[in-house]
Amino acid sequence: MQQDVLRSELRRRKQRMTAQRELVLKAFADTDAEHLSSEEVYRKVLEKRLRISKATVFRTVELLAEVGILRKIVFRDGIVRYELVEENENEDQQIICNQCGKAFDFSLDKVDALIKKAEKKTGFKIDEVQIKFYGLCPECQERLERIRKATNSAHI
Amino acid sequence: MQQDVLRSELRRRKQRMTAQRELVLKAFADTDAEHLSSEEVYRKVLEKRLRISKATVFRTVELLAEVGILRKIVFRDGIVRYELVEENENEDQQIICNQCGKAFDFSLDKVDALIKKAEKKTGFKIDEVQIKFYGLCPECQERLERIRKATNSAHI
DNA sequence: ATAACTGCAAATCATTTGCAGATTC
DNA sequence: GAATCTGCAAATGATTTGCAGTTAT
Repeated sequence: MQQDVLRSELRRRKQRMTAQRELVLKAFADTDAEHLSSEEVYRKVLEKRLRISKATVFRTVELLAEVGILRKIVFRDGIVRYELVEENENEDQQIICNQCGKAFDFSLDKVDALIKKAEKKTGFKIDEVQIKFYGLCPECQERLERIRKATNSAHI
Repeated sequence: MQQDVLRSELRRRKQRMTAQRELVLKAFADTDAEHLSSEEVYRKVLEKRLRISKATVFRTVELLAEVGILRKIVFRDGIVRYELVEENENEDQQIICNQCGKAFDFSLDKVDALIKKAEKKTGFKIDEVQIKFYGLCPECQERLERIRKATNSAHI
């Protein structure tokens, strides 16, 4: 699958397929985590008792992003992670809880309509949209409400 | 305006109003740039021949974000910038050219509808949305098209 | 064979921290 | 006057780079 895409892209660029590049790609294919930082990729490879250097991970992950196999995502706190680019592109949006920090993906139609509108309005040719919703997840809403009540009865 | 908000927030927190905190706030009030990094704030203050240290800028900008006067934005390339929080919140979206890197703001209605839908779908209480469109601006579309034509006639 | 790749260690860059002296309330 | 700030310089942490040796084509 992605292996082959990588191989042919590398050929086009006169670059080489190496064990390390396979390892990094495999780390993404094997994990069930949504995103991986370079550090996490590095550890995942080491766990399998296979050798790689951090510098190579950084270089490889960047290469895979250039080629379009990975997408680079800079999180709100500045941490850089990568994820496999999938088919269902514009349908996965992120929603992040400001309280507990948990992030969830969910899909939302309507995004295509939004893109069309933005293209018409600006003349851009849009090929990617990132939507991030920030707010309170249901659990934190509840928890905060509980705390609020307890505090009120204690202090008033 | 923001000065007063800051003053009273500081009082609540038993913190102090200082010359440096005013300077940083003023940097945001005075600039016409959309966002400023800490580095940029630092330089803006120095330009006015006023003294401040980088460490203080980092600390102050973080404080202003906590207080809600600034919003921290981590850009796609990992650069951290801040902007004044304004009223017209959810209406300014960003559109960024992948080619020349220019970024524009523009407003788009429909966003409220999108928020409602997302809230219903996830149970979150959403208080902020960031939408970033990535694509090609009109100029780059033209330029690339011109280049493509020139290259084709040369090589075929 | 040779151009591309890797690992290592040193370099860089943004941000953070510890602390002594300055400042605000 | 005491707690809070600031500036400085050193520390940190993530990423990048230079280079000599290794590997894929």
